[in-house]
Amino acid sequence: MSKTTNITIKDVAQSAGCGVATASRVLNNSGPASADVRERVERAARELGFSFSAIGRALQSRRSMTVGCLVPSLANPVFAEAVQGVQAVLLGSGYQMLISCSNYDAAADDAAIEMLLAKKTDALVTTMVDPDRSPALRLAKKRGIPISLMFHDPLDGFITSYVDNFEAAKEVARQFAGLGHRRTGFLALRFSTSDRSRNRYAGFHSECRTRGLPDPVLIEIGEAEANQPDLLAAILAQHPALTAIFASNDFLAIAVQKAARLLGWRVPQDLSVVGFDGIEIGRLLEKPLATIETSPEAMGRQAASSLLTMLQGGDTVQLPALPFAFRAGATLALPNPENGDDGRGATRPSPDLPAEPHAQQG
Amino acid sequence: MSKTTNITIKDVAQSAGCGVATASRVLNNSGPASADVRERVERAARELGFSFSAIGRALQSRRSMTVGCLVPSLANPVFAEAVQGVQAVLLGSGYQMLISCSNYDAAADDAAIEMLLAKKTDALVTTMVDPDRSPALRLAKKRGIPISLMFHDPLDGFITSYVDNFEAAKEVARQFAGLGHRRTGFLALRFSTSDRSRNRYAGFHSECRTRGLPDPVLIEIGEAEANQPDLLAAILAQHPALTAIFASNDFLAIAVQKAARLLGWRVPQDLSVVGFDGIEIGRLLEKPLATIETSPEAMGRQAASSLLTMLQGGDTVQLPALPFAFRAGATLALPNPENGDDGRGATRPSPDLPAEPHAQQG
DNA sequence: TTAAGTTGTGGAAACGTTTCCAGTGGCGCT
DNA sequence: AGCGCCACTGGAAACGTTTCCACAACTTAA
Repeated sequence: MSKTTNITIKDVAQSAGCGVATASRVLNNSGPASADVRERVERAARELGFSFSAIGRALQSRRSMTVGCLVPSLANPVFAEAVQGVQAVLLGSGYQMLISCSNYDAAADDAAIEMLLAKKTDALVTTMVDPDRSPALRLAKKRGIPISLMFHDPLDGFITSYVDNFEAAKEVARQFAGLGHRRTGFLALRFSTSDRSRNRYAGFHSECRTRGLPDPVLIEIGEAEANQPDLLAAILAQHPALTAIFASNDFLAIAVQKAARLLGWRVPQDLSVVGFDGIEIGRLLEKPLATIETSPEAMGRQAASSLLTMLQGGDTVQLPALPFAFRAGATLALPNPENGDDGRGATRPSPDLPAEPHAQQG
Repeated sequence: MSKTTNITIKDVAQSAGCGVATASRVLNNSGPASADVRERVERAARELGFSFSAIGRALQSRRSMTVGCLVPSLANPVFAEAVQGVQAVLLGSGYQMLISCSNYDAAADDAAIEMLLAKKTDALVTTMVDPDRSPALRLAKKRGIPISLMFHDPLDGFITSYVDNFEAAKEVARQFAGLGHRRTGFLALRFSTSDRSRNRYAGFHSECRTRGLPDPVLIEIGEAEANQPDLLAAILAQHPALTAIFASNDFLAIAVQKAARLLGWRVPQDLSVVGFDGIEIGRLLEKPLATIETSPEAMGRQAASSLLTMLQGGDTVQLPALPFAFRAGATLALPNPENGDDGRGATRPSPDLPAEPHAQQG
């Protein structure tokens, strides 16, 4: 019967008939050792099934080899993919990932960071409701812990991996305008707790202004409306004049189509819909979804890479925004002239849309 | 300037003018202390911004307050949701979650478990390629670490949270048979590394046999085919006689429809499609997806709950399988009599399907 | 008044590592 | 032979906690 209690390097040393210092040196290849003792230590370790305690190591070296990760939710594939990207980069580096979710709650955000700090994670990669206003995150920064944000626009003093939501939203406005849409709407879930949604709305709004179009209608909905098409349909019905809706994510864009169907509106003839994120499934739909294509996984990778270089002592600079691309689909078309009172007089643009990848400005 | 180095309980004790033992007792409320010294310690801790080092604690208490979690991939929403469930349960318990992904690789699985063991996680919740054959997992079990599996059918000596894939697949076969389908196929990705897929196929196959139907055709595809509809279409074209396909997950079911469209086959008239998992989006599609509805999040919750009771010393028993339900949709219909050479002679069943929730047998 | 508690306190050990340092012995020089 | 150098070795300190134990100073009961 092997002892149930964990075997430590002391046991190995004893079994090999040497001091712990020597055993440590052998097992880490961190110093000289005679072939004889080296052999004995290695055998002892093997026979006892020894493995280092990361805790003992962390205590002594003041490095836990752990990265803390905080995202709003893993139920959102966008964040899940980003975390997957982080994980992929970290995998070979020897770092492990401690993860936490805030469920879009700022207070939980702060508490989670505090937890991660207590665990002495060597670095932090997070997406928060409001990074600017988290005492714990500020503390982390003061302590000099490498921090890499995801999904957030550049923020004073933080490194971040992001897509330029403002620019991407402008592109959507351009697409709408190019087709002659005038009455547009912006549909968002959790608008208040998501700077991403807010930036998208801002960009969309700004470009509409620039083009002399009416301000887009901001339609905020809750979880209930997002999941129950009939509720969403009721809300949609309050805006019969709209000819195009920009949904702040693809899931919402699909829900809008369902709701429109319930109202007897045809997509895209009666209502054009464009999403955001570019989830894989959108491409496989009967009516492929027009959307802004992004890569959350690449975002996670970039964030993790930055973190690693910081951990290796190199100082990282803020990288430019990750690229996005407008993906053409079957949910976007000319506005129906019979629809509403605005579309009628609109100029008809050429029907072929540019759909090439769109690189960000540096 | 506050010192950049971490402040420890020793600093607090010194600043409060007492011993570390006293400081510890005060800060943990774990022993007597005079109101005077209590006040001084608390103030010192506050002013210095002290927070406990989880590492020091873990070393001394031999409990890391950390749970290790290993899943194949977070890019798969099913696993991401399960992890979210685990996280949700753990959140209030004081335990943190160390996460790792294997990318469906058995060797990586084992290595990851080893890592988690080195980090001295207090418990493990995992979904692996082959839990039965992982030395590291065996070691973990020998050490008496609480282990809770997810998505795996009951395994000797492991507690697991799961849906009865075999039974669920039988239900799909029943639905097909009830409508008169005879030539059926089972479409799977990563068949070899997923006991879930294999069990689903087994159940599907078994029920077809029971009903005297021809054996279903097993169609295994790779990543490439799953993501490129034209490739999948080419494969599908090799099986023109099939009137119904059971896809081992919803994503695949949607891809099949896309591929069928490319071939000019109509769903469900020419080809019925049923998926598995019950992802939310399936419900919102123009043609709502018929599927087996499950709740990965509930699975994660159950697994985490079991873990917690084990950690609290209670011994947990294997719980029954989680419920699933067949969700009717628009992708399932009678076989087209003009299609193939088998459907023609099939008996016509009553067209109204039972779609009520189906509880598992204990 | 003394014995027996009770309460408050801090020193020190232990947890599992790594690393500094001092010590040993062998070797090749002069 | 004497010297320094080198390879090798192990004791001990340190990392941040908690907890055992001993002790002091009271309070209470006889």
